[in-house]
Amino acid sequence: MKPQPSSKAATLHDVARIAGVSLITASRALSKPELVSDKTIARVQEAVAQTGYLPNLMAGGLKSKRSQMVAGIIPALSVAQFLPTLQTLTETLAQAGYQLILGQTGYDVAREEALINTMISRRPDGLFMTGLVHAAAARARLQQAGIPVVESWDFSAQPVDMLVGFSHHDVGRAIAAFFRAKGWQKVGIASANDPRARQRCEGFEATWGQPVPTALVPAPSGLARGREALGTLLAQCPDLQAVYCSSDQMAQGVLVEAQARGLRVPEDLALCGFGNAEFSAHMVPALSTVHVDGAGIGERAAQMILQRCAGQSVEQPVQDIGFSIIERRSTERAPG
Amino acid sequence: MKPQPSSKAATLHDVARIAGVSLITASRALSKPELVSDKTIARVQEAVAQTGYLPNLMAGGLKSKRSQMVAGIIPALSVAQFLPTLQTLTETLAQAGYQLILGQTGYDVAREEALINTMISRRPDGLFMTGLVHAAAARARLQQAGIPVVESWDFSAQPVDMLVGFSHHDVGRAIAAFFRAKGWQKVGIASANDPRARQRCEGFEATWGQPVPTALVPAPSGLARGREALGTLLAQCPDLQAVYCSSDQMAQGVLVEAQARGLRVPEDLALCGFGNAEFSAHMVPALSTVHVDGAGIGERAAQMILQRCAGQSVEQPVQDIGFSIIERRSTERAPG
DNA sequence: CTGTTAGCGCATTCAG
DNA sequence: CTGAATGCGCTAACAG
Repeated sequence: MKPQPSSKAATLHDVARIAGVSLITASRALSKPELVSDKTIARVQEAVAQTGYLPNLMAGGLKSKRSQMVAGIIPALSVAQFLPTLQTLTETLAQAGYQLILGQTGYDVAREEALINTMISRRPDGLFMTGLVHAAAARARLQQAGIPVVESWDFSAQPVDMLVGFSHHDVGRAIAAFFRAKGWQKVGIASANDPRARQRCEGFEATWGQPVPTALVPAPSGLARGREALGTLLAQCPDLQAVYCSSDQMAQGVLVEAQARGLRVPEDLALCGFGNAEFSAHMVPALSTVHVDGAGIGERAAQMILQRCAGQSVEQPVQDIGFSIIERRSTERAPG
Repeated sequence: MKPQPSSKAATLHDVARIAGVSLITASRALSKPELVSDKTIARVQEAVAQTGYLPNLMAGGLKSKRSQMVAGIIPALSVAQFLPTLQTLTETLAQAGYQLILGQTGYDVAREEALINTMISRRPDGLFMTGLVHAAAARARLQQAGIPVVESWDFSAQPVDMLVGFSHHDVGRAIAAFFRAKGWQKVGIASANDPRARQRCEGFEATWGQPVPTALVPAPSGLARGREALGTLLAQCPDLQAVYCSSDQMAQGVLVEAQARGLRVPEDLALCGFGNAEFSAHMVPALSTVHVDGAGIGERAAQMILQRCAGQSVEQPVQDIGFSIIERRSTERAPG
């Protein structure tokens, strides 16, 4: 009934003393109960309840070399694209008793490198990256640190360690092929200016075979940037028939701007986004887009890291998770 | 030129040996250089570069009782509302050398409590909560842990420690007063079913003075839920004049559904959201909404935690950051 | 099943 | 300005 004996946090030492057992027995009763008799476990748990003991994971980790933390590095929290991945990653790791430490690079390679060093200083049991590790020094550090690393949302022939992603270049090519199959001649690109979005642009142009009018806007791209971008594109090419947008949020903006200018979608202008956001299927017209299983990336990455932490090897350390074009109303008939 | 002498990570011990100084001198050269001669610092840094040494923050933290980590607890990463707060919090803390450990409650009080215990086990130097701490046991634990705690995005007369937020009840009242001043009679609510959104509903009804048709949808609310909710509301009240939505994302859905049904906004139906999302000002019509300085919450929370960590006291440990209704086109004239 | 011994890597006393 | 000793809280080895 009375509160904790002192103002300081109880240690395992206190628990052991109150339970009348040795330190290590108390430790085992809590973390490896199968090695301890039920009676002892009960007494230890009684002492834990009495003292309000919570283990100090820093101390445990120092000795056991397992921090039960995973570092997660993203460009910025405001990039909606990665949220399902991060949410699933965090949840799956949490179920296994691991927490995520978050770091944001702001798409800056120098910050990415500094962040990786900071993270390694915490001795995480694994590291998750959205995108690839860009700095060579950071790659070397990670390899030397010997922890499981998952790069994601991109593809590389030489990953640092493991990878779950797909080729953005291929996405661009697929969209261009899709546009071409529709018979459209005058097409444009409204894209954020981040490395992966640029790869999609390059893929698009590679398949398209000639330069494509492109409006590049700063990342992260949103509705406002989409409106702006359509303005830019129409100034370059007034008889535009179709636009590929580097995010569904941006496509929403292009749609709004089109409607504001009296252009009908898809009759006058067709639209394809990227990301298959929650809202895309419910827009009017419903938005054609590229689906990527973001939650799946988070889930697989978590599993890969957890397997490695459990000492198992991962069968497929490099997974191409693919993508698919989802055709909806916004590209339903060839305009013009 | 040759790589690290062994496959194991270098320790400060190695650095000290190579630099030809004692352990503690190497430690000071890195963390308190003002106490060490420049010559010694240079030699230590040389050794650091040579070994690729990265400090082990777990070990340092164990001794110094400072983990340089802050725990951040949110309902779910997918709640867009909190992203600016989290982004600013993470950045501001990172500038001061602190990292955020993330935990998601899923709006579940039991998970919240378990999560707080897990977090305390990591001995964070501070804890940030979106919302209030609900479980009494968790409040007690946090108070006993003695770390700075900031609750946010809500208001309470008895915060655990510090708080940056505002009254959701007052938001609801303000919107109801705003709607009343417009002269509208038939109004409805499209709201997510989370605790804070419900408080806004209650505030709205309290000021409105009579029951208000309400469509509650599961949190987090998005565009699809908004469409669904407007359907529900129109079924109850076909001559609806105005709708308050618990998020701008949901308001987007209500707008889409209204347009799909041939209702003009605001001529036939006025709309007010909550959150002042990045896109709201750029919709057509521009969306009236409630602005809350989410980034400001993150910034202030970080400052409060950092001040406490620096041993200073915080002048205003409880800050009402307020809110403001932003009138845009979607509520511009009284319909009907 | 339980206990003893010995550190994990570093920073905080105290001394010079 | 530099150093030697001590221990943060816990767990991996080994013993019994």
